[in-house]
Amino acid sequence: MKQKITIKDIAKELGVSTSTVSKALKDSYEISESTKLKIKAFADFYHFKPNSLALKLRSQKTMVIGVVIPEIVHHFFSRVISGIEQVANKRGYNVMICVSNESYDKELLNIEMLANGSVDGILISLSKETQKIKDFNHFNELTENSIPFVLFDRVENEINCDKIIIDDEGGAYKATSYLIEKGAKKIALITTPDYVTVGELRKKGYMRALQKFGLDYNPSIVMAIDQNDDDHEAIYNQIKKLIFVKNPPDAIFAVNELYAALALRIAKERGLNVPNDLEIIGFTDGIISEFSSPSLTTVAQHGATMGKHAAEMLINRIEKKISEAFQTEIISANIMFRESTK
Amino acid sequence: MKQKITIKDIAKELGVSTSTVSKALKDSYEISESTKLKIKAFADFYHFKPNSLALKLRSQKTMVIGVVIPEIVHHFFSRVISGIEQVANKRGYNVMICVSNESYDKELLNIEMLANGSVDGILISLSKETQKIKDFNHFNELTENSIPFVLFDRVENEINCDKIIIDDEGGAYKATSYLIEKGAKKIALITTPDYVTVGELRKKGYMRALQKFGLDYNPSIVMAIDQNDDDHEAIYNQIKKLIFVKNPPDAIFAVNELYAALALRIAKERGLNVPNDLEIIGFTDGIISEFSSPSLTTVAQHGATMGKHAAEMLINRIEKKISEAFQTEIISANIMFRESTK
DNA sequence: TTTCAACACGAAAACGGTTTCGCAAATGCT
DNA sequence: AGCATTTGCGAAACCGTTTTCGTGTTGAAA
Repeated sequence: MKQKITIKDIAKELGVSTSTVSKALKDSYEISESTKLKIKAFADFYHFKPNSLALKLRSQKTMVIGVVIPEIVHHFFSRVISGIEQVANKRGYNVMICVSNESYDKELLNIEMLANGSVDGILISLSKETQKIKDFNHFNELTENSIPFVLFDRVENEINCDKIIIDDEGGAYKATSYLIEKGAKKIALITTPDYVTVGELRKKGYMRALQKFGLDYNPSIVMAIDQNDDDHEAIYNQIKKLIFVKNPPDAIFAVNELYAALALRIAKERGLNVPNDLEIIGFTDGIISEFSSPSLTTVAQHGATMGKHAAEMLINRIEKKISEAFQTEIISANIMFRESTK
Repeated sequence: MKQKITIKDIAKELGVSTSTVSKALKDSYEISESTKLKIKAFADFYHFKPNSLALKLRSQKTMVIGVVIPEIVHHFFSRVISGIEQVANKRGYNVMICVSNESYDKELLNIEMLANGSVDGILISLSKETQKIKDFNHFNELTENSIPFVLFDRVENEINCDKIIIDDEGGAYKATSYLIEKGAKKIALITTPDYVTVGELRKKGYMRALQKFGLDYNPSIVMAIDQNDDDHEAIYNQIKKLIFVKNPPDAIFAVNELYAALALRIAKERGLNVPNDLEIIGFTDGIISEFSSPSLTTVAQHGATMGKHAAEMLINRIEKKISEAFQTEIISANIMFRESTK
């Protein structure tokens, strides 16, 4: 139960001043070899490690970056975190994770907490509620306090900062076009409410593809799911309404893999053969898509890549390696072909 | 680009001392109402927030708990983190995540980093490599510096600290017994190498069940997978050797859901009907088990619960709410029945 | 013998707060 | 009026470190 040893203890014990100790440990030219040796030996013996809080206070740098995400038990977000963690570590930073649980209040609290000198910069993906009520004042506060932050995946144009997203619109366009080219005539869309930006963008891509190929947009086969992502039962019941009808669609594009997987289950229950009677493409290339049966064709969302780039952008800002205007980086989305499409 | 306002700025501006400001903001009885009002108004106006580093340095408390986990893109561990985050938040703590990537060196680095006054306590799940080489000196260091820590899930008896695990042995026993009771005669085990404690314990449970029901332990249908968890291909090829044989087993108990899901896929490829020709039970009740087809019966690992309890234990230690001897808490494991068993 | 640079180190300020203690002025009490 | 007690505030120490700016000693050059 030894108490942690400080520089003062060493100074007192060795009859020198704290400044001498500090300098000796940093191999300063000001200190004689003999004194250095003595001090270093003593410090080593007692496993001296400078108190990191003191260092941070002094240097005004925490070497920590904060991350605010809507959920953590989520394959995509955990991949993003993994990417963030990798580059943060490489560049000497640690990562502090906060979860908003899709709640505006929690997001606000987290950001205020992190902004109070706990971190050097923040990475944020907006909560659904924030996107719904469109209140972004907490970000102004960050800007005023000149705390660098970058938004990823769920971003918002109104907020003036660095952003990184994947090509949601383009990915959806590619997926829908592919379905059309393979002969689908009645392509359903399972999406989120429009206030979720990524949902809206993917819907746009879907619509653009329809238009390009001269198909009509049919609202009756477009379903916006407003349930919480972990209430599988409720989502299941919603989607059922789309598939358990007289003339079900012959293809489905779903804006995430959960919706796609549930649609797949329901299709099988309805006796439809996937992909022959019904093709399905999801979004977010995760573990569900890989292990469902048939496995799901998806638009890959490259979570780790996004996390890495976001962290790079943020750290570059923090270290002033970039001082130009804010950038928005778009990661292109490609299709992972599996068994749920022909 | 306003600079953050400090207590000194307020003091100077209002012609009082910093101590007066500090006390006024804390509603101290020492300060007159009028002065308090004036100071608070000023502070509010400039959005004064005390610098958290200064507070931490003074109080010698960071209100942060560190978490060292082997992987983050992992359903079980992300659930654990989620549980940790919930109770940490409730009790006013923040969470700092470090990933060891199953590497001893990285684990060591992370722990040393966290031990340097960055956090008030640490939650750890051992990396595979650490369990393999059995070097636990970094934990002695924590003890010497009296930094509270608790081990969860992947623990080690040699390390003297609080621990929390699920009933791996019991869960495996229940699962295996269930398979036997339903008539299985040739139950294969897909497990990890023995140095992974949870694998070893689950194997013990499996063996105890065999013994109880008078079945022989048959090493030829026990497979220890030594591949990295994200090399699905390699694991797939391993497991294939177990199933693509003349007389395949009639049941499989797998120590995690990845092995179970891959076994399921291979069984279907081999033309076996699950559960009629082959029953499968996995471990770790995750998203793969839920969405595979047929869905997988598993032993539920209750990640969130484990995270919550671990955080409670740690914070109680930190706040000295418990001062007794170290405890090991065991969370009981129950079976989630789904379609891969009869 | 004086002068000056180099050497080796210490004092003190700084980071941004909290907290103990002391002290003057105002008030209460007799 | 004289004494004790509040009241209201400031000085200073403190948390643990870094860093600037002296300063005393030594040795060598003039």
